[in-house]
Amino acid sequence: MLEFTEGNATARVTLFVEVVLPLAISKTYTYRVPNGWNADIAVGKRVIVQFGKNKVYSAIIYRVTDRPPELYEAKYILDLLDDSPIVDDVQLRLWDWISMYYLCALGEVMQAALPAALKLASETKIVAATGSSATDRSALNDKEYLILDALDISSELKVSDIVKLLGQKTVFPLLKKLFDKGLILISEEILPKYKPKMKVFIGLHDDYADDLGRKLLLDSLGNAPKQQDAVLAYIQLSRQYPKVPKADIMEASGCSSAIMAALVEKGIFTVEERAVSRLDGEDVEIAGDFTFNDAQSKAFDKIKGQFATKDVVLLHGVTASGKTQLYIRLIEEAVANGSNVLYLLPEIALTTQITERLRLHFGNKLGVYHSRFNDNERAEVWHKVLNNEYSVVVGARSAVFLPFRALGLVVVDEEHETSYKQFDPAPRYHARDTAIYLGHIHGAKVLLGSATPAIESYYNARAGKYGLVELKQRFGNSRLPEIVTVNISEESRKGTMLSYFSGTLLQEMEHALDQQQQVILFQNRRGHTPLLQCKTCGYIAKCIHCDVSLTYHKSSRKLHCHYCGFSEDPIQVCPACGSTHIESKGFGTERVEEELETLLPNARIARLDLDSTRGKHGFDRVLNAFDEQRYDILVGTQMVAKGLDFGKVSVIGIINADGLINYPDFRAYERAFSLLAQVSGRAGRRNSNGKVIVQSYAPSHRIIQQVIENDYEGMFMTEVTERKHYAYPPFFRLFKIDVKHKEQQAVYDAAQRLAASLREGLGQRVYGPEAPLVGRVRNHYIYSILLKVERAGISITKVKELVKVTLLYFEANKANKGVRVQVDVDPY
DNA sequence: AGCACGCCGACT
DNA sequence: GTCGGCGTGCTC
Repeated sequence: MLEFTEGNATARVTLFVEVVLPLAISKTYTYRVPNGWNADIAVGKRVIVQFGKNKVYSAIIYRVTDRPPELYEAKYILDLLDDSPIVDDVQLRLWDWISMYYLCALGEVMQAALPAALKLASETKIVAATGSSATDRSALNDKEYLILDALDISSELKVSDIVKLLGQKTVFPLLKKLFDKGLILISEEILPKYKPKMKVFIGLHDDYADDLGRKLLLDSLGNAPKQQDAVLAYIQLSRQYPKVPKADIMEASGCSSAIMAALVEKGIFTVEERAVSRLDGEDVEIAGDFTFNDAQSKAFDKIKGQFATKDVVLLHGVTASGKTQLYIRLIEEAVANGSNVLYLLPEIALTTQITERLRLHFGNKLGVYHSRFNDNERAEVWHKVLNNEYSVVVGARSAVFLPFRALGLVVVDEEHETSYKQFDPAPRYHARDTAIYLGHIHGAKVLLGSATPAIESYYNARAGKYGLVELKQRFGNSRLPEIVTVNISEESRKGTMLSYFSGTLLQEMEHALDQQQQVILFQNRRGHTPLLQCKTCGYIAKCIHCDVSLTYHKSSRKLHCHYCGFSEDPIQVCPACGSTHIESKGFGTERVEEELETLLPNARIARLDLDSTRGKHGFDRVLNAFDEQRYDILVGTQMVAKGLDFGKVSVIGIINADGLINYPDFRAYERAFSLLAQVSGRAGRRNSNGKVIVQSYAPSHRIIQQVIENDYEGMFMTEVTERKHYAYPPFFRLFKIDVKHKEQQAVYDAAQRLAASLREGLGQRVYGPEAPLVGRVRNHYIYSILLKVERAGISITKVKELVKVTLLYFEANKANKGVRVQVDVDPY
């Protein structure tokens, strides 16, 4: 370790800092510390640095050294923003891990980790140089004149303002010319965005502290009734709060701010401005007790037992078994031991309910953090976590980045939820896996909880990597809705099927509608017809890129590829044999909707799938309309499970469960099953007479029936794994690589070589590549290269190393000139 | 991520 | 002949 204390010999050393810039650059950059700043420099503090020609960023100090860089002259740090570090060593280790594991730049992790308010906004400002006179301007062209004219009116302009002013994009050369001529100054202004919310509190002067003093005071204000009212309001309110907000007094007494000011002037009221929380419900009483039932007590002891030897425990507890109470007890214990606790939830919508419940137990020691909060609020939570003011933090995905001081426990609720994975901007991290690593560096225990564990977690638990605790007994009287299985084959024989609906389902739906109740129908396919086949020669309309069948969409009257987005006009004539006998096979949500319209003409039907929810708030709009009962029936894909609880739903129909259990992708199957559990769990919780109707064909019908009879949650997966009902190797890892290139052939070559290289390291367990076209930007084609790797026995670290090595090889080999590869490795 | 430099085609 | 598009490379 280096010593940088002032006063001894080392104080004279010139320090250099490596910083992380909030950009997608893989390197760190080294800057020079100005003289005399050494004592204030520390890892995790923010500095302002110039990067490139005229850009200024706030960066995080990543490392401190006294070795000057050899190959270049380091620029100076422009400013130091923090008195104490805003991220600690543990976090930087987490950032390192994320950038390694998810193959992204450290700066991208920083972008995701820090709330925007802590990242500072840099805005280039243009001001007129002093002393530039009118005579200087005669030699200028129109544009230059325009800029200076505008600067006369408003003292400073942003670069973006000048872009608007001139109506052209490239203003930098122009500004540079003006700058060189000494007519303008380009200044970089850093504006800290985070401002704590201030509130004015009123106190009473010490002279009036006791009852006598107050009486005298009130008497003395006899000829100022309004002021008297204000003082009375203060006395009243001060019984409730130690400090009384000014606004509350004004509201209670109906006084204006002039009257308040008069009282302050007289020295009766004292004023104090304090930073207050922007978050509500800070002062809630800690209450709400409960006792465990037998099953819960056992599970609780078992979890603690498992934690003795394992860092991660999977709690597999059926719906309504009281998992939350187990979490609360565990959290209480951890807090009692002086630890921080992180409680992760997959969705913001769920935080409110759980927060209410946890607030009863932890009061204002509970923090909430998610992306719907604005910057100020997020920065505030960040600072409070940093100052260790919260014992427990409830949050969505991004909460794993908070600067915990002494993390002792992480609870990942609904750990199977796919929304824990961030997809679009890098870092493409999975919050559950990141939380496990976070727990690891903190030496904290991690509890994963779910009624329907993710396949990989379940596998890890059964393989002994995680502990496994099961909680099968339901809590109290809560029960699941009645589940009715319908054998479609049988009903077909009897002739009671009407279109895709069994007599049983139709009856239940009609009954529900009669009672002003609602219905949800689940169909795991979007579009109208998923397969068009020539009856004469067997030709199937397929995507020209992806080799998957094209789905007919009624709404667009086109055939669509659900894989890459390709679309074309529907075929009327078979391109292979010229026959006009084109057969429609299968059905999607659009078709279900269409059939319903004829079967139940009076019902109001809404559709919830990727197509009906296009647009900004499409999803919420459909769900809200359904919740407000503007529709009777909701037909949808797995999206329907993402909705909130609907009080009026009494019937849930799974139109065809075969599609779920025979699905060739194990994860899709698992997801669909979990959906069944969730949807029915919801119906049961809110509507005790709810019914779930599961339709399926004869062979799978028996399995479905059996599983449901055996308390279906989570069991299905075990059943299938053990019975080898499933024809494919069960575990896969998936690689998705975006490649930009003008020439399509080079992309295939790149994919082939990547696959070949992986195969070299992993044997024949690499399948692919498939390289469907996923989009086009100008003359760039963007492909997604998919490689499936059989999961068993391969460590993800090894796979990633290989991918990295291969990519380096690409970069080094200029035969691939122009191929840009972006990698997203999924840790499944 | 920006931004500059440099190379090509299409215009006053 | 110059303007401006895009490909490429660099930023401490």
